[in-house]
Amino acid sequence: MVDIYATHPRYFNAVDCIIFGYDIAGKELKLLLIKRSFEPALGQWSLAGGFVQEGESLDDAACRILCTLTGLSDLYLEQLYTYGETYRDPGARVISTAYFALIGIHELDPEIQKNNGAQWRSLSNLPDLIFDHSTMVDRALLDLVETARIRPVGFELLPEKFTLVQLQNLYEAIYQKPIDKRNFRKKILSMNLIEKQQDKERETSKKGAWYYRFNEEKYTELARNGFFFNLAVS
Amino acid sequence: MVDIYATHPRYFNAVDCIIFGYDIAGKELKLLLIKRSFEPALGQWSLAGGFVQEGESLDDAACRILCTLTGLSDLYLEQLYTYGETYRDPGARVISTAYFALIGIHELDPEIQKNNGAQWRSLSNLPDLIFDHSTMVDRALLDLVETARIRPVGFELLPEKFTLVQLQNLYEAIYQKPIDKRNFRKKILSMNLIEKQQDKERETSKKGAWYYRFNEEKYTELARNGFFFNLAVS
DNA sequence: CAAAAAAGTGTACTAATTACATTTAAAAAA
DNA sequence: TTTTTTAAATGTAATTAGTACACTTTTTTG
Repeated sequence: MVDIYATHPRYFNAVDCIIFGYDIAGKELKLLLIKRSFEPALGQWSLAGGFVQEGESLDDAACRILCTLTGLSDLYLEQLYTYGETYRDPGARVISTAYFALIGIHELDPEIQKNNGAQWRSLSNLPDLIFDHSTMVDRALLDLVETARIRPVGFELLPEKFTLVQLQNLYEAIYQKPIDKRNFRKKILSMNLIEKQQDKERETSKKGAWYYRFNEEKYTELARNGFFFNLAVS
Repeated sequence: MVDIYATHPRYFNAVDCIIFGYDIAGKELKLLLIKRSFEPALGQWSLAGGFVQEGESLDDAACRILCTLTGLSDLYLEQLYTYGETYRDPGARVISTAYFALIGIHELDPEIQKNNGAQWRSLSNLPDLIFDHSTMVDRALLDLVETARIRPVGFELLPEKFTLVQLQNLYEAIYQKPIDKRNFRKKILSMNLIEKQQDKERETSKKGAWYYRFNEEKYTELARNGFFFNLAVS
């Protein structure tokens, strides 16, 4: 019997993470980028990435890279797309699978960031990235807009307790357009997915704004019964 | 300088195609499957797949496999997901990228099918598939439902000229639920994407049904101006 | 010429979306 | 203590989109 495998070439496989965060004060989306400390492309900016190791699945690799960089686990992480152009990495043929992560900036230890050469960069002012990483970011952005509309992933970018104003600002940052305040509130509240807390956020306003909390169990329950999250707004 | 690549393992990379077709007469979706003529899993059913060759991108590989099998080019083909579990293929570590293809069954030469051990199989009655291919099919099906709703890909599964009844049957097959005839027609016609032809289809009815044709240029034009295809129906 | 079979058609009702301006609460300043 | 300032909170009317629903037309066949 012939070994059908042996006759075929093998390639390096990598994983790259597009890590989104949201700056509540600045009301803008951010990307966690790495200043490379190794060749090729030393000193240039790139996504957080790495090679898939022996005995490690693609998902495992993405998790490992994300955890190593952030020190966090249980983050929102989802496979996005696999980039397999032959010369996308000039150093060797590397097939890279991009993953899409959402994390709350506030959760991230600034120490760990520094140690890894990681930095939050505004989406509106990104540096050039190595290889095809800018393409990856473009695709991730399109995906973020779509996903945020049809699934309640926005909450991954906010602290557990957030105000309606903060939530609206986040969606305005994602959609890149203003949203009518009353319509937004009417819609999100009518879904019964977020619950008003007893306390208020008092940093940004004298009056203070009520905190809300996303009830994930409720969402799971509703989704099981045919509910579709949809936050398409004017 | 150290070669950072050399220290990492390499893997086989493959491509698998989930090829959907639509049987107009039987009003059901079909999958093009292969009866394997080689080890491992000789004699079992699988998706059309193959290894990514030297100097060939992932997209190229998917195209090649699809073209070889069908003798057709310019088909609807889109990357779906990459499967990277360590032991998904018992013979070796193979990372496989699944692609999603739509073709009109009528376009396919039955000769070529036979030569490749390919067969159209009803979605409602699929055989067991090797490895994780059933998982791939499940994901592709979910994707098909979603994509068909928000993009005009249904037409890829029909001949150039089709009747409104055929189009509705197709959507009923995709959504797996009945659609109101008048509402469906009102909606699809109001988009101004399909154009009534001068002739009728006369096989299935005494009265005959008007042929329509999808105008792709018109869709591109409208989409550029902010139009969103959406065929969500009761 | 009557029956059968499938294609084609319109309207009234309900739900969802949109546009839009004032009041409330609390702190800070006068 | 009163006034000013700042941001949060709130409701309604008009429009648009979605849904439910049944009969007529055309043509072939018996």
